[in-house]
Amino acid sequence: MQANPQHNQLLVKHNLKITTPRLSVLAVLTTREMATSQPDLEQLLGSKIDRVTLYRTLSTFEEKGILHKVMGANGTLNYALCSSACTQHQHHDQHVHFNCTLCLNVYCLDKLQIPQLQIPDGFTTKKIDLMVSGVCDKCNNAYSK
Amino acid sequence: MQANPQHNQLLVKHNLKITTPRLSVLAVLTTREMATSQPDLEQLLGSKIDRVTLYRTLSTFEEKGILHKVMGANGTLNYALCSSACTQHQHHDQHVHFNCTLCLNVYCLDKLQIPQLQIPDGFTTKKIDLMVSGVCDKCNNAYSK
DNA sequence: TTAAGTGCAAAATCTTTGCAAATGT
DNA sequence: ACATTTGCAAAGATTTTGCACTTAA
Repeated sequence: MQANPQHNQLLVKHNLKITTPRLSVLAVLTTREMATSQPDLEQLLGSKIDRVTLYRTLSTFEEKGILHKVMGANGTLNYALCSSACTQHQHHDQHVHFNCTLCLNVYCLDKLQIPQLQIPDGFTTKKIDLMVSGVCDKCNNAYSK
Repeated sequence: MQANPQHNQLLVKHNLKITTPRLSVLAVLTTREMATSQPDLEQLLGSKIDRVTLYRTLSTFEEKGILHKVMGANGTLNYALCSSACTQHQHHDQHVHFNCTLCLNVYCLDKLQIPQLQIPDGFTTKKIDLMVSGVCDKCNNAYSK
């Protein structure tokens, strides 16, 4: 596994050992700029990593705040690296995603700011996730041609 | 099963036959004012309904737009009846939920309006789901006492 | 009457657990 | 060297499928 200083650093920061499977997962996730489902990850990683190790890696990464889960429209779980802002202090508290109902891809739209909401009295807000579903630009283009 | 005209009407409107299992599911879901997980539903329904029938009922209801899925923080799927607005034309296109990280309940905050969002060019929006996580009023009270 | 819906059994999937071997520090 | 992490096998859960029986219209 070729060294990627960023990834090594990321693992060290979270008191995780630098291992091949973990680096592979990070490598795949950074390549794709969207959230990836567990089955897709499994396929992308090929036989580089055991299925069980993948499960464990994903749950470790989630605990540590290295990645976050997103629920796709079809009910599949998708995983995405938290944005750089995320990994800094504790955890970025806002996530905006777009789920294309045609290609099923889940895009991270972390640039988008979630507007202020009027939460009912007595409720304390810690985290906000916003999922927009529809058709992504690629699929829109493909069909309008 | 005691007749609830509303429920019967709901089923008829969607070309579904009025059956005991379906009415039981509707009865339970209307009682609880929050989203309910499949395992919880199973427990609440007791032996009134086969597990397989529950799966099938839920997926039928979801297809027809009678209820919608919500993803809880812990990764469990929760089901909630769509608000009345929902069942009318086709499908209400905005859902706001609150997931308490202590009691794990998922509240439907369908009164809340989601502010306008600036979706990137080329993307078409069909549906917006917003999930707020934090601590609900009951749990807040319980701890502040 | 007859198409839709149910319930059981069994298959297929998905996820977790236990433990010995391998690996990173 | 020692604690962590991996990979395999197997257990446990969850979800789906097939099919005969039942039920609503």
